[in-house]
Amino acid sequence: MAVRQRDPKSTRSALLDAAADLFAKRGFDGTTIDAIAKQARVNKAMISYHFGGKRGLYGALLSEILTNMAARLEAVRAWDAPPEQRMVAFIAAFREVVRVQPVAPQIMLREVISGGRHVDRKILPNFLAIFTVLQGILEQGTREGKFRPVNPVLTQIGLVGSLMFFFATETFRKRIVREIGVDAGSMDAEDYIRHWRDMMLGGLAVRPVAGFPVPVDSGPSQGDE
Amino acid sequence: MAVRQRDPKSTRSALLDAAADLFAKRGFDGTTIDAIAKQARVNKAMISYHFGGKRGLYGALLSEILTNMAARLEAVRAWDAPPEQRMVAFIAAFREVVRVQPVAPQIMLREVISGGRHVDRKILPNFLAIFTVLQGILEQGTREGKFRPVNPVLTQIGLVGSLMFFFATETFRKRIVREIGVDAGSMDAEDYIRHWRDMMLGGLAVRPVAGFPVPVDSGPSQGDE
DNA sequence: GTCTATAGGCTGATAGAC
DNA sequence: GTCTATCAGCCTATAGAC
Repeated sequence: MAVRQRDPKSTRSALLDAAADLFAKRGFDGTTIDAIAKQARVNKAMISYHFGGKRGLYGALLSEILTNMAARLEAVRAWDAPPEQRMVAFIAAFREVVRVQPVAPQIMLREVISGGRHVDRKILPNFLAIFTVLQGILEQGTREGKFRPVNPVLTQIGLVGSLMFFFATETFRKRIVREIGVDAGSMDAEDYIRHWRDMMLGGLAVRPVAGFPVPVDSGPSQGDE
Repeated sequence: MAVRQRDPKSTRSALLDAAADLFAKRGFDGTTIDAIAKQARVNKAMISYHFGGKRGLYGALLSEILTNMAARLEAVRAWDAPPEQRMVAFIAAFREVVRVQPVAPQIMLREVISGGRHVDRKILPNFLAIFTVLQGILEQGTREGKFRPVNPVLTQIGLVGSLMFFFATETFRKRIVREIGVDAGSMDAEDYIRHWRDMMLGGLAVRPVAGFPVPVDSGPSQGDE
């Protein structure tokens, strides 16, 4: 039993790792400091010592995730390139963040659903960066005549939403495949990224496309209620 | 003080309403039965009496939401129409559910992030219906040559994800507008629906479009890490 | 920096009167 | 069906020894 002692640095990071995993799976309120400490193989009093309590630990984790993502996206913002390529780079950057921190989408989604209750004013701009970068790319594309004129805010919300949703729901999708036994075909992350890259570029293409006359709604008859 | 008494039916529905609101905002673990009872103006012992406890109340709510959504989508599934129109109807049906139950996206998203921990086997198929209906529409479109051949599962995940995200994050988006003061332009639900209808139809249009040579990735230089 | 022991508050549930 | 009173369990946090 050689591996018994810890250096202080690893205590901090062990706690952050365990917290990331558990907060992602069960949310802030569903996670106990006991569970975190146990999973980190650390005494639970260490949470207060190093982070000032459960809330402090969560804040440190959230800040780390948002800072990391904002940094990656900043590179895309600063990149001087055609809008199509910058959009592809945006998607790739998002994917890269998830590769490094697989729990990021769950935690960010939970946070955003809760109205950003734990998001400190100081890191709110980092959160916003996720959206403004893409917005700038869309505006560039429209300005340069490469994209049809679209509402950049609505576009941005949808793309970020679909990306977050995919990565945040992996566990549930696996459960469905397991329990229902539907073969869902490929749900590989790289395929998903490529697929939505193409969908976005197609959806943003300057009209008229080969495609559709904008269809009339109506829909199936269904009694109001 | 005439309005003091209740009939039993209204106690049940008052509890369901309060539970919907609070579970949506704060999640299952973040909501106390005290808070629910107080908001419903009902004695908290009634939760055990009518629903067998907190978990039972949540289950009843979740079941109600999923049943409602599955019913609406079933009409779209059964509708015999061209795939473009059926997809538009799918989106409209989703929007209609949200109009009737604005909390549905938050609750469903939370559930799905948690891996479906509270989703009973009995209602799991209802959950799945949300995805299979769209999948059928996409397959129809590809079969009929109206859509380009796409992976229906990936397409479906992205569309449902972007819809859920939009409606589940309204509170947070409003906070950002308020605190940062960015004028986000129109974030109206009907605009969003129309926008993504067009994006989907464009993204699914049979190639080649006017548009892009599929761009090469690369992206901005950024040190690995 | 780490651990043990314990305080003190809150939570979900229910027994029993009406 | 409804309400009051109550309880046992769990949770976060920390004082104090090492």
